Amino acid sequence: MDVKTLCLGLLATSERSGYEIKKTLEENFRHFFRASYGSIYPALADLERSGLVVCEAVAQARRPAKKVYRLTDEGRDTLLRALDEEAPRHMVRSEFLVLLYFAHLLPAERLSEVIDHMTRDFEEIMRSDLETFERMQDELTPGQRFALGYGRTMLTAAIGYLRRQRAQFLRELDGVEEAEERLGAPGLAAAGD
Amino acid sequence: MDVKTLCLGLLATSERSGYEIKKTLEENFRHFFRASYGSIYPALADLERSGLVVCEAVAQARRPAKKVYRLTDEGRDTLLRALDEEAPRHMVRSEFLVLLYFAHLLPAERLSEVIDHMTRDFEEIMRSDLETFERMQDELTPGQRFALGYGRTMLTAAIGYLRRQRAQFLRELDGVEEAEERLGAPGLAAAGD
DNA sequence: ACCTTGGTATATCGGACCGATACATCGCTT
DNA sequence: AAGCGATGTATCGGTCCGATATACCAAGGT
Repeated sequence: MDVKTLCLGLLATSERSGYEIKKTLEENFRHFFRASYGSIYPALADLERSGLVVCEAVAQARRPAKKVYRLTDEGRDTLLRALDEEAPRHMVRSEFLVLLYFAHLLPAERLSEVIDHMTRDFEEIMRSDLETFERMQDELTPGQRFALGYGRTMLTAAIGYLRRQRAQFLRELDGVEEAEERLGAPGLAAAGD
Repeated sequence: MDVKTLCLGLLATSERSGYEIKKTLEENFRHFFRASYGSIYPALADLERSGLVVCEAVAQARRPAKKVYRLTDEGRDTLLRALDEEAPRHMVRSEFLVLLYFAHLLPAERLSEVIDHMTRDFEEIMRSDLETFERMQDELTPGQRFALGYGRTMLTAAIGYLRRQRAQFLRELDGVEEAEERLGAPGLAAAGD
């Protein structure tokens, strides 16, 4: 699923500008999808060129004009076909976990900082998420509730794991360090993967 | 964190070829990081060019020769600096959840198929994961246990959510459809986001 | 009066990365 | 002998990110 399909999907509900698409993404897609302006604007331009959306410039009082995009019939067909044919994938890319995987290369202080930072980030997302959810609860479709609920569940599980395992992990690290000292081991080396 | 840093990190434990790096990634980094040959081989070439790794061609009996890369002192310094300075991020990109967010555009049949497929995928990853974990348990560093444990926790939570919410979600979908029929609503339109 | 900050808005560019593809060697099965 | 699957290296087109540039306006500080 590329950014083009994503834009078509959002435009299926109501016409929007590129800026508004980004806003929706930030509010509702936070924990499962992201797209930058660097892909959204070119995507919209492409879609217009191929006739899947039409664009209208809209002047506004007290702020810059915007370009509002609307789905055409052909655009709707293309969207439905794409959503129907595609095998949707689910990917995680966590530099955080890579760093923890490489824990044997780093001082314990740095590691506990990283874990704490991650925990705080997750908690912050959780807060803003619950807020969004409560504000819009009634207008959400079942699918939107499902997707948002999935995010909340993952966030809860992640925060719980970090809280539970933090102390245990740091104790284990100490254990390894002491063992290495007793053996005169090199500190940064060793350990199979 | 780019693929170069990732390669340095893996080479810090033992020398490896590009192919072996990919193998390790597939076995141990499955649920939190991926990198393709299209980024690994150029990364290794770059690292060699800048003197962070050295390369040795190794002939093998009964299989093609490989190019084994080893970390230099400068490479190790660069790695430690990168891991120490970087603010690690955690990102999810789920076409699966986007598709469910767009559920109002799709037939219930397609949606239940997608949910089932996702559930099976997760269960399969879980299985191969537990296997890997049991096989290597003793050789794992605390950091590796932490990262792998995080993955298991997320997988468990995801599978649980999908199992619990599937039926409820499909019931809600039916409810919406019936309501729309009563109102003569257009089926594919409406619903704020 | 001036300046910074911050929200709204569009757009581009370099570079990182993916996915597909190509190619080569070997063992095993059909 | 043909084909498949594992081992192995490598490139290329295309997508996407992150940084950056530009512009308009309101609000608040100095």
